[in-house]
Amino acid sequence: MTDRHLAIDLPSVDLIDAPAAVEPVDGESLAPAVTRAARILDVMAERPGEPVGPSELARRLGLPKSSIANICGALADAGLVRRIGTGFALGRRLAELGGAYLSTVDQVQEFYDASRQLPTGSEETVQFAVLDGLEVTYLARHDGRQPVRLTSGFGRRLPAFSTATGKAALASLDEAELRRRLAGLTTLLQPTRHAHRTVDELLVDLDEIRRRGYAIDDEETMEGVVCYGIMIPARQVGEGPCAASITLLKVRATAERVPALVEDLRWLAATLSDPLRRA
Amino acid sequence: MTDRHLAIDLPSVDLIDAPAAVEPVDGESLAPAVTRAARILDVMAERPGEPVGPSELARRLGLPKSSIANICGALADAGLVRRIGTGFALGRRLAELGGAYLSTVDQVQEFYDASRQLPTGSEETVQFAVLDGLEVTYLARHDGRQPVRLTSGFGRRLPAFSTATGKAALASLDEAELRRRLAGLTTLLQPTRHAHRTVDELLVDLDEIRRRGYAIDDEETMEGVVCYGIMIPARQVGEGPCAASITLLKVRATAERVPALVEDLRWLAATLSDPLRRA
DNA sequence: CCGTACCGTCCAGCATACTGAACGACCGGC
DNA sequence: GCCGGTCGTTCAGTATGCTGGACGGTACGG
Repeated sequence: MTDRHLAIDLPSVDLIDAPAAVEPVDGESLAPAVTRAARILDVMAERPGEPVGPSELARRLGLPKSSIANICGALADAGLVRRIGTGFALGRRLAELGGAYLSTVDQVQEFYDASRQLPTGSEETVQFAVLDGLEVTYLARHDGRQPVRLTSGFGRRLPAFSTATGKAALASLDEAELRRRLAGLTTLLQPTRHAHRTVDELLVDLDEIRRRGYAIDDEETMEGVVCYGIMIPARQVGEGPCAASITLLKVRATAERVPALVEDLRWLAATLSDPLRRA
Repeated sequence: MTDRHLAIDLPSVDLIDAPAAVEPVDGESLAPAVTRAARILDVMAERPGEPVGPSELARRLGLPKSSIANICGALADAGLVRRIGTGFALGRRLAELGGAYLSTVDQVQEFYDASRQLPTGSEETVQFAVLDGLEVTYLARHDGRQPVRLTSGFGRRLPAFSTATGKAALASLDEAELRRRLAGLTTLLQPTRHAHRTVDELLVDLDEIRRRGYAIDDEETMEGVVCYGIMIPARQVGEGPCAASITLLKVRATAERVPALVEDLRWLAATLSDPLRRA
């Protein structure tokens, strides 16, 4: 099975050119233990599975070792974290809570339905994501029948400016909002050599996307993989714009196939936008 | 689309006959704020989407209102919770963390591969779950092509003694462990009238399962829906036994189809047990 | 229109949870 | 086999975060 499937492992975090500061000190006024717990989970999420001990956590977070140990103990009791030997890693309860959250996003449920019935029946991998700042979070994925599979399902964060979903969502922002999010940013970290390197390049691309109606990620996230994305207005209250995308190997993305892919995307966008559609 | 799909909404939590005590007081010695935060998340997970305010949380948890407000503020800053008006609900970061956790469970990744290639190509809905105490948590699901869809994906918890996955996993426990988990339990809450009502009934069923090699949930979880489950030994260190199941409408589960379903299950179990198989 | 009841937020005093250093165990290396 | 380094755990003192009451706003019902 696995030999028939090419597993594509997307590059990991830290793709955004962090503006220097390594987070010196900030909002630790209210319930600091909770804020610290969240930061502990963040560290564990960087390399899930790898257990981390109190000492390493204390070093990376700049916090007292015993405080970390206390918090980890509480997290373990709650199931949010599990003990591996003497260290800690993300726990199963997070999957339960994450699933509970996803069940509240109507568009995710509808996406699963819709992605199995694309009008052209193209059966490529299709994903659903939401924009958050300058990153996109993937909330759902439907694997096609192609012997190519993206590793890891939902929950992954990728930079918005190098993904089809991210660019499609960014292009839907108004000028002021876009400028606000890009403030202080000049150069962009490049996941691959095809990705935009400057904000100006990105802005030109966003203009094209607005004209064209959909976004293209031409090996910007990963060599050999292309992605077509379209914006989907968020229906949930506080959420940013969403997007759907179709992912396929570049060798399969011939010019004659693009119209069908775009048709699928347009249909997905229309379907997931319809406020009358309720599960 | 939705009209072509029958959405099955499984019954919700609280199916286990709680042994009286509503959790009077317990481990709140280490980092109480973290423990409280976890309990807040638990409350929100009961009815995801429905925002809850500090007052209601304080009432249900028996904690001071202002403490709750502080913790919720910290949770919101971390993205684990999102503000809806003046209340709070589960936040997107939980989906990211949950996805990170799931990516650490090798068997989940392999399940997604394997479930698309069942030997008989039966294309029914198949799920993967792990036993935890007397409940099972569903970690992955592959929807078949049938116009029947279970609502909500992974992360759902259901009682072990009324589900095919749960019973298959329970049957793999040794006598002592089983007795320990069932200690103090006599009657079982029945999700449907077909479910076992007493521990003795359950034990008889578990014996049959051990002889037969797979478990049957004959409308015990939901009227009109049957489920076949098989145990899969956990490969991860601290985890309990796992199980896979095939779900289908009772009207489709004719006697002549059962052998094929069982063959699929056996193949799944063999595939996901093989320690050589690595993503 | 007004009263009431409830909610979410704010603030100061006190109890409590956090800190930091010391302990014992473990591992790896000169 | 000895020793330096690192780890996770423990414990008492103190600074810190939690508590409960009061405040202003809102929605509902009279």
